[in-house]
Parts: sequence; structure tokens; C-alpha cells
Amino acid sequence: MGKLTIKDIAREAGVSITTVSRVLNKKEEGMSQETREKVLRVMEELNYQPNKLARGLVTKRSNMLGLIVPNISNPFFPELCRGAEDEANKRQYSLIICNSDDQTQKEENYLRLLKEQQVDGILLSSKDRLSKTSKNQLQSGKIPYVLFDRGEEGNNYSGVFLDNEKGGYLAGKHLTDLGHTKIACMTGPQDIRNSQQRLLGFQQALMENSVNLLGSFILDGDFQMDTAYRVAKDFLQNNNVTAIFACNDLMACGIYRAAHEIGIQIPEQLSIIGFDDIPLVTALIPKLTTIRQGTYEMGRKAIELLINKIENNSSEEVVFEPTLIVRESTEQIRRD
Amino acid sequence: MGKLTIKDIAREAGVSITTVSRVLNKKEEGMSQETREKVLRVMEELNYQPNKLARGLVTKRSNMLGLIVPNISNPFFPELCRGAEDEANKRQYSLIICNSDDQTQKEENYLRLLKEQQVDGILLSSKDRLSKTSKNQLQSGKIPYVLFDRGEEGNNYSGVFLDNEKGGYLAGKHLTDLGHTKIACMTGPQDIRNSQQRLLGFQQALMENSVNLLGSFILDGDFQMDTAYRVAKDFLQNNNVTAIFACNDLMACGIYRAAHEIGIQIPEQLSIIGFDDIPLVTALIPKLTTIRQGTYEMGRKAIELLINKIENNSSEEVVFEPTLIVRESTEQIRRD
DNA sequence: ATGAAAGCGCTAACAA
DNA sequence: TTGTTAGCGCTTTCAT
Repeated sequence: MGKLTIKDIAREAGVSITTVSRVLNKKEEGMSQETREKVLRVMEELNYQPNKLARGLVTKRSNMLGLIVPNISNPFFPELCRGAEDEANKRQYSLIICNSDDQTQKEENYLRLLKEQQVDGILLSSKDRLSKTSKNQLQSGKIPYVLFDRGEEGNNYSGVFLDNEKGGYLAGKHLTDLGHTKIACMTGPQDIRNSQQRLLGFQQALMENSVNLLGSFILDGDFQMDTAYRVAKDFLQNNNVTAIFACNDLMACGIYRAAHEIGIQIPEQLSIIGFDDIPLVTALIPKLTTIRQGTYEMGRKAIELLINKIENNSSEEVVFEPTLIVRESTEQIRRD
Repeated sequence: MGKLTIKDIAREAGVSITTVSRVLNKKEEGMSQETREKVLRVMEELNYQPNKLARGLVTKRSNMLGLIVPNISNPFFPELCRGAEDEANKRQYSLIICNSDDQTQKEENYLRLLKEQQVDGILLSSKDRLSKTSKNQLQSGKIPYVLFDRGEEGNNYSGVFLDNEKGGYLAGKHLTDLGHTKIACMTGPQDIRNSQQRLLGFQQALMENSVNLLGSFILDGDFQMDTAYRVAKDFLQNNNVTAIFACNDLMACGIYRAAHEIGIQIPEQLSIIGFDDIPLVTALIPKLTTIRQGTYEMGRKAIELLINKIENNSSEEVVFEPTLIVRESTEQIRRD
């Protein structure tokens, strides 16, 4: 039992608890060197660790932040978590990471939980738009929050986003630069704006280079590997293209398999470009050319915005620029 | 600011705070249906959310658990997190996930932090053995903890482990069953017990089948893909084996690449078996045969042990059995 | 069946 | 330079 409290330290050091509290909070202006050191020494000796809960109760600051991710198993998100965590720690906050499993229900639960746990702010990432309950949770009680990768109406919220259209554009430009003209694109779920925008930018780039993207060459994916595999297998058996843009890397993996089974060589007969640059893509053979989102950096930035919001009540939207990472899965069209 | 407190509810419902507290905690034996409902209604109307920090201060229970993983970017750990999180939530705890990045320093920091945050218990996973400071943190203050995948002296601690030797054995048996005799094994870092035990079990299986594992066919890896690639490339160019056991899946990926560049076909000329069964291995072509650890389940179980420890002070060690998952990267030796 | 009051470990006026 | 005291939001005896 008997956990050490500020009282024990005070008694042991022969001072008042206020004094102890002062050195704890480094509010030591005009405090004798001697007392300070004595207190510090006693703390050290007894291995005292302050109770942050009690502290939070009076300061109204828990120094905890909540992070809700839609799916920790998607390799995209651990990077986000790391960035977020590193920044949070640097700023003396700790992070409660929650996994909503893409379920609105769970998201809402976590939102409530985090508020009950008195987090100082919430970083919310999920692919769907905010449910009514979620929005409510966020707004009632005015808890500071920042949105990751998805927007919202209104204008006093913070968010970090990727310029998905630009990303799609880079992919399209890369492919046309290589001389491809028979090109397909596999999209994510219909209702995800990200995916729509990637397609949009992609089409834009093709258009600028007078390449036509046939409607039947727009393949419906769902960001999952297995679906991508099935769709691609069917498509590639019946159509003749020299390049495919997959709206995320996981789907690119599925396309690899489909191509392999049909006997299509990558990149000799088919160039593939992905999107995300998740770590596993360098394990593919050939290594995947893709569009990188600076996920780690985005996580950092998001927490930075969140803390700014908490500490200065400032709101900001920041948009990240994607970059093209050329590896081995795309090459110049062969004219033979 | 005016966040709603139990007082507001009491006033609004015309009862004492004790009564409100009672319905909050469902200690309603001998309480009039009427009052109960009134309180509930007011809570609902005002959208009251109790402050868990304040609660924790008096009950000495934060209902928070800490989970320290060595590297969230290693696809092995998100699964662990999910299992842990699901079980924790089911039991009304929330989880603070921390990433120690394989740095003892960070691990020690987190340990301190978690204790200050008054978590009720800690699940600690990391590949090294406990540092002195870590051990101290864990033991002083008697915070309940369970160790994931690594042991310790003493006997009143809980832990969940994999039978790594059995895993290695399964791998070895699979390969010899397929008729392989010229076999190599790529290990993890020298000082990791896991890796040593896998090798041990592997050798055991070979021995039982009168297959000899040459010392020079034991390759030093470090659980990383890149190193595995380099080591394997050098090895495969100069030696003739028909099968390799990689002590984790990430290294198997590196070996794939090496084999590919040398022009060795998998599995026709070389069978490969991995260890872990991380999600990405089904993206490999051919799909990797491997030894599965039930990571998700291990995470669940670990939290279960932790909560048992917290609530009943019971200690237990549980050992998981690995299973062989046969996919496409291993096949019967060809006698030609 | 309900309430008053003490106290959890800490911070922050205010006093001295 | 240091201490006294009230109070954060809640639970928990102990009364009533």
C-alpha cells in the first residue's frame, strides 16, 4: 500500500507540502538553494513519483492526448502513431492510442472514454466522415481536437491533410512521362474522398498529356489486397494495358499477384505505381514505385497543431505535399 | 468552462451528490426507482460525463493499463496491440500504448511515466532483458505487471511466452519431411533467447531425421530484412542448399530478394520457411510458409493475466504453441 | 432510502 | 523564503 505522497516528502524533509510542490513544479524563484536541495534529495532517496491524476484534478490538465486510428493493422498507421507519439512526448504529453477498427460505434465509444479520462485533446483519424454522435462528442465540452486526413464544415478546427489530387497527378504524370497510353486505375471505396481525389488528379495528368482513361479501365477496389487481386485478375485477363495506378499500396500487392498468376512480367509488360509508401513495399519484387505521404511527419505535425490548439487555442489546416518515389515497378514503355 | 460535475447533476435532480454517485456506480440496492430514474434522466439531458481522474484519486484505480512495445513499426506488434486492446476494453480498462523503439532509455522513461499516470498495471514487451532501472521501476511500488515473450528470475510474476523451441522444431520437421537435407538457417541477433531457442528446436528436428546442419550453414541475421538480404545473397552465391529457415518473416523477405537476384526459383530450387506469420507475408510471391504465433491471442491473454494479477493478485505463466502454416514457399525436394 | 462530511494527492491563492 | 488553507470531482463511511 503506502504509496509515497507529497506529504511524506514534506515530513521527511521538514518542510511544508507547498514547498515540495514548488520544487516539483520548478517554481523556485526565491527559494533557498538549501531547502530545494534537501527536498530533491529526499525525493531521490525515497524514489518519489508524483501522482499525475491528483495534479490533473486541480490543474485541469491531464497532459494526456487521445489518438484514434481506424486500423492499427494497416501498416500506414503505425507510422502515424510514431510521429504523433514522438511529438507528444517531446512536449511532455502522453498518448492514448485507440483503434476504432473502422467501426463508428467504437469510435464513438473511444471518444466518450477519452473525454472521461480527461485527455487534453484528441487527434482523430478515420476514413469515414464524422458521425453525428462523434461530432457531438467533439463539440460538447469543447474539447480541442484535430482531424487527420479528412475535412469538415466550419472553420475553427485544425486538421492535417495530404494533397491527394497532387498525388494522383504525380502518378499520372510519371506514367505518361514513361510513354504509357494504355493505363488503368484501381480506386478505393467509392465514398472515400481521398480516393476520389487521387483519381481526379490522375485523370488530370493523363488529360494534359492527351492520354485517355477509358471508363472501363477504372477499376473498383476497396483498398484491400484480396479484392484488388480478384478484380485485377479478371481485368488483366481480358484487357490489354501497360500500366496501372493503384490508389494504395495494399492494392498494388494484390495486383502483383494477379499479374504473376497470369504470367505478366512487372515492369517489363506492366508498370505498377502505388500510393502511400508503406514500409512493406520494399519487400515486393520488384520494389514498388509509389507516391509517398510523409506519414511520420504528418503525425508529428498533427500533434503539434493539437497542442497549439490546446495551449493557444489556435486553429490551422496544413496540407502535405506527396512525393513520387521511383523504384523498380515502373519503366519506359517498350515499343515492340 | 463550467464542465458538468456530479454537483450539477445533484442540484438539478434535487438530490445529494451521494445519491448521484450511487447511481453512477450502480450501487442502487434499496434506492427508490423514482430517484434513480430522475437522476438518470438529468444525466442524460445534460450529457454528463463523469471525471475518471477524480474517481481514480479516491478509488486508487485508474482503470488504465500501460503497454510498452519495442517497435510499433514491426508488423508483429500491431496485432499484439489489437489483442491487448480488445481484451482491455472488454474488461473496462483502457490502454496506453507506448513505443520504446528498442531503447532501454525510452522504456525506462515510459515505465516512470505510466506509474505517474497511475496505471493499474503494465504489460511489458521488449526483446532485451530487463534493465536494472526497469526492474526497479517495476518492483518498487509493487505495480502489477506481466512480461510478454521474455522471462525473468523470481516467481511471482506473470508472463506469456511462445514455445520457440517447438516452433523451430516444426520448421525443421516440415523441411525434413519434404526430403530436404541441404539446409541453412538464418538466426536473429545472438543475444536474443527467442532466436536461440528457435535454432535449437530446428537443430533438434534435423537431428531426429539424421540431417546434419553444418556450422557454416547457420547464418547470422538480426531480424531485419536488409541484413538478411545481404547475408543471403553472399551465402547463396557460394553455397548450394535446397531450403532455408529464417527465424523471422522479415528476414525471409530479404532472402526472397537475394534468391530472386541470383536467379534461384522459390520454391522449385529453394524452399523457404519463416517465423511469425506477420500479415504482409501473404503479399509475397510465392506466399510464405511460416510458423505462426497467435499474436492477437497472445495479446489478449497477456492482458487477461494482467487483470487477474491486478484484481486477484494471481500469477501465471502461459506458453503458447506455435503452428505450422504451409503456403507456397516450400515444396518436396526434387530428385533430379 | 438518502445525506453530511471527510478525504484521495495535489496546486494555488493568500498570509506571514 | 516558507506555510496555511481551500478546493479540484469524486467515493465512502457513518448518520439519519
